[in-house]
Amino acid sequence: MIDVHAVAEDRLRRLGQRYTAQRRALVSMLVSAGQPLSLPEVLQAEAGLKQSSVYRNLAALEQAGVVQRVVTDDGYGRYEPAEDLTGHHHHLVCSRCGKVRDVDLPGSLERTLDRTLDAIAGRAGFAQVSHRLDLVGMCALCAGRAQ
Amino acid sequence: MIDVHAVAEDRLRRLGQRYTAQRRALVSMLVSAGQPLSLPEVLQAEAGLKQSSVYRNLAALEQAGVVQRVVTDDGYGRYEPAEDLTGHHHHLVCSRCGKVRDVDLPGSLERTLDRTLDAIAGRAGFAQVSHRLDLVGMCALCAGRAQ
DNA sequence: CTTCCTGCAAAAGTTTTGCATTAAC
DNA sequence: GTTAATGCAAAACTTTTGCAGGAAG
Repeated sequence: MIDVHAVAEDRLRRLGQRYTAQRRALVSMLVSAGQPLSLPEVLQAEAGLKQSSVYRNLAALEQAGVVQRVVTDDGYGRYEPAEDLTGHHHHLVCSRCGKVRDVDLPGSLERTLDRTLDAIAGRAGFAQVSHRLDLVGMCALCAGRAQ
Repeated sequence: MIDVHAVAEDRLRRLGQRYTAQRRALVSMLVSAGQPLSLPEVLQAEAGLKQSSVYRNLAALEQAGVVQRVVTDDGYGRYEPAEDLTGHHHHLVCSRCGKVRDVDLPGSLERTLDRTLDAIAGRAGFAQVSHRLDLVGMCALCAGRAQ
């Protein structure tokens, strides 16, 4: 188990930035959430956080490679820990309410994907390729509320 | 080869809407683009288009199932023809300039994906699941301009 | 002639920024 | 003490909406 906070602090310091209490709190929140959080969710989760500071801190953490921004179609950007901190995974997105949930794929499928996608990207002249695979559907709750 | 305009007109009419010249132009543009276009790209591609009308028409076309909105992380939403009009495909996204390009996967991989993802989604209580797989990397142009 | 579409301007919603103050090193 | 982070308010940017005039059926 790696020490997320130690890594975060180190990566920020390399950029001349500080690992303040608020940044630590954000990292803790995102790690324990187990799913990407939108700004309103972050603000609601911890009272006293100020909108502009959260945006600035998430941007700083993203630049340092501690968190990454993921984009859904519910208007808000969402943030989650960087992949090398919590491992490669995918998202199950509800097309109705926008809720996102982390899921894993079988290792064999991941390997097949990686091999195939690398080849395709290479043919198109793309470098440093990663993939982003989301399952989009309707969650049980929204399916209940009819169409 | 299906007649995209006939399908578009039919789907709009079912909702009591009209297939106007502007909507036809938008559909033509998106079909021939071969990649999802952002609003600035649409406006630039054809002079005389008005921003609010384009947003409204794309929303109408989306509701009718003629086009779909895809989301990248360059700030703008992008639109492309609905999957049943141009076929299932994926996107190669440049993480630097935001450019998007359509790509296909081998049929065997698509089938494996579908089977596996259906099972995963079912376990999580999700219904009507489709997948969205993007390759994210750096395009040749951006790679040229150094890091 | 009724219903929908268009265009302008204004509003809404998310994210960014300027600036003065406070905290970290 | 110097540099960076914070909070407030204001701005920027994408998208949506109200309303009056015009086009389609």
